[in-house]
Amino acid sequence: MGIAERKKRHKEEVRASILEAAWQLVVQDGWQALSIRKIAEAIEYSVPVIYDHFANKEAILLELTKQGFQQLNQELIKAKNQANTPEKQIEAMAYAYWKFAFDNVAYYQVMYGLGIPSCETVNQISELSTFSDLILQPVKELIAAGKQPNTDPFLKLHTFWSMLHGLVSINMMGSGEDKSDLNQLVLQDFIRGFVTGMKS
Amino acid sequence: MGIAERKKRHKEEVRASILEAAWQLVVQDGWQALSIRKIAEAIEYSVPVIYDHFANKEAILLELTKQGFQQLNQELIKAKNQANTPEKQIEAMAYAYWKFAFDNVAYYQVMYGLGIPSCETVNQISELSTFSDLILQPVKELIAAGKQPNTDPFLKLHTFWSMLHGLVSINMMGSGEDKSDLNQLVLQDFIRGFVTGMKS
DNA sequence: TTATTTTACCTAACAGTGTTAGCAAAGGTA
DNA sequence: TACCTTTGCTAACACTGTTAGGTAAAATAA
Repeated sequence: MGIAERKKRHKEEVRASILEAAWQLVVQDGWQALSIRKIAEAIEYSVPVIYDHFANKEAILLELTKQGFQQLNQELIKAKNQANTPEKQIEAMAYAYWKFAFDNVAYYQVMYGLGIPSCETVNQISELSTFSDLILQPVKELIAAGKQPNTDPFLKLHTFWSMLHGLVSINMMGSGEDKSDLNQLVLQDFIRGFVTGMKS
Repeated sequence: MGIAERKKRHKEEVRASILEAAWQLVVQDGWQALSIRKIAEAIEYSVPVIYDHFANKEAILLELTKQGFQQLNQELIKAKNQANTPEKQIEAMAYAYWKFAFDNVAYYQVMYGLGIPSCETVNQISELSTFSDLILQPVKELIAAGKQPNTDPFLKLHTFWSMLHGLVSINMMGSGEDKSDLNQLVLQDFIRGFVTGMKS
């Protein structure tokens, strides 16, 4: 029964093409300009076909969010593997996070901003646990080697992520002037403070 | 010619009622549910009247953003006045910022999130300079009294604001479970690190 | 091969959105 | 009273997300 498989394959192709078209539209004109009809036109199908693959528009954006976290995770893993001490790993990952955000502004805005990842949906992103684990590991090592081994690693993970996201999102919106020099300094400042805060 | 003044006064009343209705709708149903027609219905005027007072919907949200920053600034001033050392001022302002964000989630989301304050619009918010000055002053004092008096206060302001916003926005979206205990700790952790990072 | 059922897909519509053109009536001026 | 300006309305345009209902093609069964 190769027919059923062929159909399944075709269905997945259409699904993938929806996501690809959606992503292209987001990159070109921003996520605000994304519409079901534009996607339909791009994939050369009628509008209701899209609803055979996704419950609604939000589900498409949620999928893009997942893809974004997958790619971010890959970048973080790459950065982590290029360093050998936990503090250098954390530093490299912070830079990688920053670089990902500004290399993929559209992704980053879909992943956070825009109010779409509401309270319920954000917990559906399983990629978040991978993301957490990636940072948690060197944090734990650093705590264990430091002078306060009872520090809660989750607290530090939370701090790390929050501050990094704050850094990125503040600088992403205020980019009227180019203060990338200042931003680099802020990032350095943060990393130094974060790492030394766990050692001493 | 009291007639012209009466008209002007009336026009301002209508303008204010638009903002009030818009704000009420945002609080009730979230900013995504805000629509020009709903505002028109609430103020008991027809739709085009709104466009006599605001160029477009974005202008209304921008005005709400300004209001939000005004209110935030007030809270920060209040908190600052209740402390007498620069480090206690910074601490109090951080808590006030946090409290404002979660007491006025709708405001905070309009002010940041949602992609509407885009690169161009955010620079139009004059209230941001007041906000900056409020934090800049104790930061400068702290730097002057510390061991590294050459530290750039703008860098520290940037760090302060970024991290605080990151803390808030991460915790605002992930509020599936109630981890307010953890959040309080993260906030404390951040403030301690920030202040001691400037003294030593 | 023919009849039947399933699936794939489309057209058209509903209810809503931001925005604006054009008109009627009321208010103020001469 | 006649004129003009302002004020506010109705109605429309061009979109949006979403779905009901129908048609033709494809797969299955007789």
